[in-house]
Amino acid sequence: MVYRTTPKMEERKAARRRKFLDVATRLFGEFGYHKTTVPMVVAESDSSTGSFYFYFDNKEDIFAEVLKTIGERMSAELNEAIAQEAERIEQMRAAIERLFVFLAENPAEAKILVIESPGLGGPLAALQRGILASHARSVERAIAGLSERPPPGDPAVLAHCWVGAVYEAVRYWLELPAAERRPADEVAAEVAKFNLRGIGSGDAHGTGLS
Amino acid sequence: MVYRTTPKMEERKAARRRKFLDVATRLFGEFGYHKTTVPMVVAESDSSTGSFYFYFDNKEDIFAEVLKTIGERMSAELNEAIAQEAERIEQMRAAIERLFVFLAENPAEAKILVIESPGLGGPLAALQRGILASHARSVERAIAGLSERPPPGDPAVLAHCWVGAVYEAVRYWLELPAAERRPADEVAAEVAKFNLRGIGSGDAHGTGLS
Amino acid sequence: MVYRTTPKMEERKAARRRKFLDVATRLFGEFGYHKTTVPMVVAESDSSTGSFYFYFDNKEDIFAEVLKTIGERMSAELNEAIAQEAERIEQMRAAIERLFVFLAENPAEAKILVIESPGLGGPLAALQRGILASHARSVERAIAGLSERPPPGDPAVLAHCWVGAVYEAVRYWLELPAAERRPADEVAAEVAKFNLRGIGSGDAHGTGLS
Amino acid sequence: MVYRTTPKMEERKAARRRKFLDVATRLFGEFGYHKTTVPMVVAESDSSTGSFYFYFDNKEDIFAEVLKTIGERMSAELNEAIAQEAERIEQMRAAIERLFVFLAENPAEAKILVIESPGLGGPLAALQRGILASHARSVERAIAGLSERPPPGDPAVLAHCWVGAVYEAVRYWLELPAAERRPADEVAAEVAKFNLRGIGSGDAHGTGLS
DNA sequence: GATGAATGAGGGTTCATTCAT
DNA sequence: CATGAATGAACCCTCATTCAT
Repeated sequence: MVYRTTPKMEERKAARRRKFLDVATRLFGEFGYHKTTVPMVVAESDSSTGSFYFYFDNKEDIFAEVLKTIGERMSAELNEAIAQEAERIEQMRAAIERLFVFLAENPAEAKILVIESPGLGGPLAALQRGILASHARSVERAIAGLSERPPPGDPAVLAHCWVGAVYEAVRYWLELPAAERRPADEVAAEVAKFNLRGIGSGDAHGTGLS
Repeated sequence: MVYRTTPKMEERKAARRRKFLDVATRLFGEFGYHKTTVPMVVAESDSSTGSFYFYFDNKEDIFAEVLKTIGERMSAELNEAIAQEAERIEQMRAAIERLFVFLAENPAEAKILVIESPGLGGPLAALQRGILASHARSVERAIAGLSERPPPGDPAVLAHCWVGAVYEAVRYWLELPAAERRPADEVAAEVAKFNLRGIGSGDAHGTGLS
Repeated sequence: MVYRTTPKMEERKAARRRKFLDVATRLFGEFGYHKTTVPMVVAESDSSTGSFYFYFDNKEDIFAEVLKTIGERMSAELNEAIAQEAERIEQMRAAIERLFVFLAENPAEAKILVIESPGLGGPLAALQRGILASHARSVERAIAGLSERPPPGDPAVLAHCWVGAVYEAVRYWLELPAAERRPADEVAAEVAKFNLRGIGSGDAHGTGLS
Repeated sequence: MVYRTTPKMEERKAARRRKFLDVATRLFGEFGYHKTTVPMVVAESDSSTGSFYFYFDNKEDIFAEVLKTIGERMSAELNEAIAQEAERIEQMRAAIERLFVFLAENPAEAKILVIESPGLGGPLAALQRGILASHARSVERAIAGLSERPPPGDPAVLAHCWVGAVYEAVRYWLELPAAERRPADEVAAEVAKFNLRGIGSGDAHGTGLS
C-alpha cells in the first residue's frame, strides 16, 4: 500500500528541472553569472524560489549543471563528427569545424563556456578547465596517432594552441555584427586549415602548390 | 589660505594613485574582479575609502585603468621585440615569444587580461577586446606584409587564431604546477612555430623539405 | 469503497504518531527547537511531510505534545516516588531525588523542559510554566502539610526556590564532562538536603547537633 | 598632516553603538532572540543596516555583547552589595537580595540572561553559562570561607542550587501579574533566607528560637 | 586632500506549510 | 491515508558609494 512516485511525476520533475536549466543557460549566456539572479531564473521559469532550491543546491550548482550539459553536448558533437570520417586528418578537420559551428550556433553556450566560466574561479572554473582539457586530450591523442611525419613539439602544448585558436576565433566571430559575419562553416574551414598547418599536417598539397 | 598644488604634492598624488593601481592589479589578479572589494584594496594600500574615490570614479574605473596599463605595457613589449628583429618572419616569432614570456612572468596581469575581463561584460570587456584586437591587428598587418607567398585565408581570422593560441597556451602553462612547467621560453618557441606554420610561413625550410 | 478504520489501522496510526514523537524528542533535545526542522523529523521517522501534517497541526503542535508527554512522565515518577514513602519529609526527599535522577537519565527531555521551552515564548513557554507550576504546587502542598514547625515564608516562593535549585543543579550536572560526574543519586541526595534545609525542615538532628 | 579621528567622532561612535545595544537589549528581552530581527533593531535605532554591521559582526555578535554587558553589570552590583557588608553571612544575604532586585528591576536583562540565552546553544549559551558559573564560583568561595561549621556537601552543587533558586524565584515573580506581586525586596529576603538555610548557615538563632 | 562612518538596495537562501496525485 | 513536489514570505548579510568632519 506504499504509493510510488508515478512515472508521470518523474516526467514532470524532469521537465521542470530541464526548464530551469534551459532558462538558466539563456540568462547566464546573456547576462553572465553575476548579473543573473536566482529570482530572474525563477521568474522566467514560471516557478518559485522554493522549487529552484529543491532542484539545485544553490546558484553555483545550477551553473555547474549547465556547464556539464554543455560539455556533454560538445563531446557528443565531436564524437559524431569524428565517427563520420575515415582518415585521421579528416577527422581532425571535421572535429574543428564541428566545434566551431556548434559554438557559433549556440552563442549562449559558447559565452558560458569560453568567456564566463574561466573568470569565476573555484569549482566552476575547474569544471570548465576539465571540459577544455578533455577536448585538448582528444586532440593530443589524434596528434599522437598521426602515422606519418611525427608532429613537432610537445603534444599538450600544441593541443592547447589548437583549442585556443578555435575558441578565440569563435569569440571574434560572435562579436562581429551579425551583418558582417561570413558563413560559420567557411570560417570554420579556415580555422581548421590554420590548425592543421600548425601541427605540421596541413595542406601539404593545397598550400604548397598554390 | 589658498593652496597651490606644489610639485611635491603632485608627486605624492601620483605615488598614491600608483599604489592603488599596483595593489588593485595584484588583488584583481589573485581574487578576480568580484571577490576583490574596494575595502580590500584600500586596506592594502594603507589609505582610505575617501581617497580611493578621489582618485577613481568607481570600482569599474580602477579596473579599467589597470587594464589599460596592462595593454600599454604589452604593446611596449611587442614593439620592442619587433624592433630588435630585421626580418618579418623573425619579427613575428619574436612577438609571439615576447608575448608569451611577458604573460608567463606577470601572472596577475595575465589573469586579468585573459581570464577575468572577458567575463565582465560592458565597457570592461570592450576594453579587453580592444587590447586584444590591437594585437590581432598588428598580426594582421604583419601577415599582410609578408612579401612572398600570400598567406592563405582571411587575415583577421588567422590573427585571432594566432592570438588565441598564445593566450590559451599561456593559460595552460600557468595552470601547471610550477614544478611541472618547462621553461617559458621553450614553450614560447613551440607556440611561435605552431603559429607561423599556421599562417603558412613556418619552417619553410624545416618542414617543407623534410 | 467506504473505509472503516480497522483496529489494525488504528494501531499503525498510533505507532507512527509515537515514532514522530520519539524522533522529535530526540532531535529537539539534541538541536533545540529552531535548529530542528520538520524535514529532519520526517527523514528520521521514515515518513513524509504530508504524514507529519496529518498527525500534527504544525511544528509548534508536535513540540507541545512532546512537552506534555514529558510533563506526564515526570508527574508519574513523582507520584510513584512519593507513594513509596510514608513520612512527609521522606516523601519530599524522595520527590527531589527522583526528579533529579529522572532528568539526569533523560537528558533530551531535560534539555527540552529546562532549557529549550522557556525561551520559546507564547503557548510553548506557557505549557512549560504549567508543568513546572504543577511541580511547584506539589511542593507547596507538601510544605503546607508539614505538621510541625510552620515553614517560614511564602510557600509559593519557597516552592519555586526548591524547583529552581533542582533544575539548575541538573543543568550543571549535565554540562559536566561525563567523566567528571559523580553518581546522579549522590548529587540528588545533596540537592535534596539543600532544599529540605531551605524550607526549614532539613536535618534538624543532623546539622543542628554538629 | 594625518587627520585623526576627533574625540567628537569617537563619542558619536560610542553613542551609536550604545544605542544599538540598548535597543537590542529591549527587543531581545521582549521578543526573544529569534523573533527579534536585525531590521527591527535597525529601525528602532534610527540607523541603517550598514551601520549595524559596521558595529557588529552579525546578529549573534550583538546578542553576545548584550549578554556580556549584563554579566558585567551584575558582577558590579554583586561586588558593590558585598562590599557594603562586613560579615560573611551578611554579605551572602546582601548578594542574593541584590541579585534578585536587580533582575526584578531589569526584566529585559533578566529574560535574556535567564530564559533566552540558555536555549540558543553554541557560543551564546556558553557565554551565559560562563556568567552564571562566575556567580556560582563567588558563592562557592563565600561558602568555603565560612569560618565556623563546614558547609555540608559539594560546594559546587550547593552553589548551583543557590543560583538556581534565585533565578527561578525571579522568573516566577516576573511572571506574576504586576498587581499580584509583593515588593521585590521582601521576596528577595525570603529567597535569601531559603538559600542561607540551604547551605546550613541560615538563621540558627533567628529561626531556631522563634 | 584625507578620513572613515554611514547608507541601503539587493542578493542568496531557508523552511514551515499546502495540496494534487 | 501517504506522498513529496511546490510555494513564497522573510531573513541575514555584503559592499559600492557618499559626505560630514
